[in-house]
Amino acid sequence: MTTLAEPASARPSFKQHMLKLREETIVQTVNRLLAEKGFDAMTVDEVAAQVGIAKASLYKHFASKEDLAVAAMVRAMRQALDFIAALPSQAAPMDQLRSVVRWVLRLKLSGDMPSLPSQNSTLRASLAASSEYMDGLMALSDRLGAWIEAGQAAGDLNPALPPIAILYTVYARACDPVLEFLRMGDLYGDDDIVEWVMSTCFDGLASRPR
Amino acid sequence: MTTLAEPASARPSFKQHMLKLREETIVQTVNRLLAEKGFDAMTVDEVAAQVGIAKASLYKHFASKEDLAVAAMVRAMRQALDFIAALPSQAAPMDQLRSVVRWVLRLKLSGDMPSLPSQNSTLRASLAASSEYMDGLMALSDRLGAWIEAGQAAGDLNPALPPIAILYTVYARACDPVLEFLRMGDLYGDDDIVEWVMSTCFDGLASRPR
DNA sequence: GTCTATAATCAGATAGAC
DNA sequence: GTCTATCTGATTATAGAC
Repeated sequence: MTTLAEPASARPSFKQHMLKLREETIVQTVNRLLAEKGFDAMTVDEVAAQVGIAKASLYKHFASKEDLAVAAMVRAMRQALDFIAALPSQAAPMDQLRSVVRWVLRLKLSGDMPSLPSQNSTLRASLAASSEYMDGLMALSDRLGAWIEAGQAAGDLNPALPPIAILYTVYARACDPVLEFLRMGDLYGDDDIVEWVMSTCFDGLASRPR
Repeated sequence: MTTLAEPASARPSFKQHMLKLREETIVQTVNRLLAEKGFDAMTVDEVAAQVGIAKASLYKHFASKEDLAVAAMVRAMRQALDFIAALPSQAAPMDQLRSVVRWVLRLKLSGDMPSLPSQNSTLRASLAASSEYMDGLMALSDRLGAWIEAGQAAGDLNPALPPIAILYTVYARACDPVLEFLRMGDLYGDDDIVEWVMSTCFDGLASRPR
């Protein structure tokens, strides 16, 4: 909060700017480590080393390892909402959904999709306690949910599936191990992998009559 | 190995039988804990407590925590091979595949599908070092791979997908988070959940023309 | 083989000087 | 805020008696 005691000075805001920059560096590092090794395998020592500061300094910015992960998830959530906001609004709901899934797959292949263990309870609690994350999740689900229902009404999405099942299936692409599996051995390019997973996601494994 | 020194005695084999029984109890416990919380969150203390023996006794049976997990995975692999061997061999390849996926989904819902972190390197090394596990994995992949190619040849499976992509997609059902997601809130029954995931897996999210 | 007790290690978090 | 050094607790693994 700006006070009357320092109205014309640029120093405080500059300091805060540097602070934000450093915290952004930290969160980016955490994001990459979460994508690479996951929450449990990521150590705070590692984060500090890669950021290039002492562990104690890290704890001046974030109170716990869980808070680090939450910050990374909040950042990823914000990016997802930004991506969705930038989509052409006149496109068909089905195409919006396909764009979102394709974006998630590419993000994961680029090593920038933080993955959380679905079982860690302390981390789930921290995430649930983050109103920014939860609000983002709600906003995202609302938006995707609307597209899903519109897609079903338009006859593009299987109307026999509950919308929530479709929503979760879309979310699950963010931690789909098929991407990593297909990347083992360097046999296929990322473009092929993305299209195959897109195909299995929307068209399934079974043949489609033409 | 039986020796001539104890030909008519039933004692050694009885002892060995009790040993096997205890080890089976241990592996079952590990299997359940792996399904519930995963490898990292499972502690050896916990295993020992649930089996009802001291931790040191546990280490007389298995040399490390990794060995415990490998034993559970070998057991699960054996069950998968048993299930496949029991399938009616005259059924269509596509139906065989569907049966296998359905079996995996039900196993996971019943809390008996051990889940491993795909990132833990020491565990992956232990698994790769287990010839019984690797042989089982090869046998399973061969069997599923043959069905996949036959299914594609018969026009039941999408021929545009590489068989390996289909194989991995099937394997990924063993750790599909959609199952747990849909179970939250107790809104849906297991039967519905299984059919929805079966539908998304084989038919995809998009509508099918009738 | 089973137990109690303990070693050894690692990782999250903090104290206190600067 | 940043650092070095340390604390604390949890966890894997083992020693040694019975």
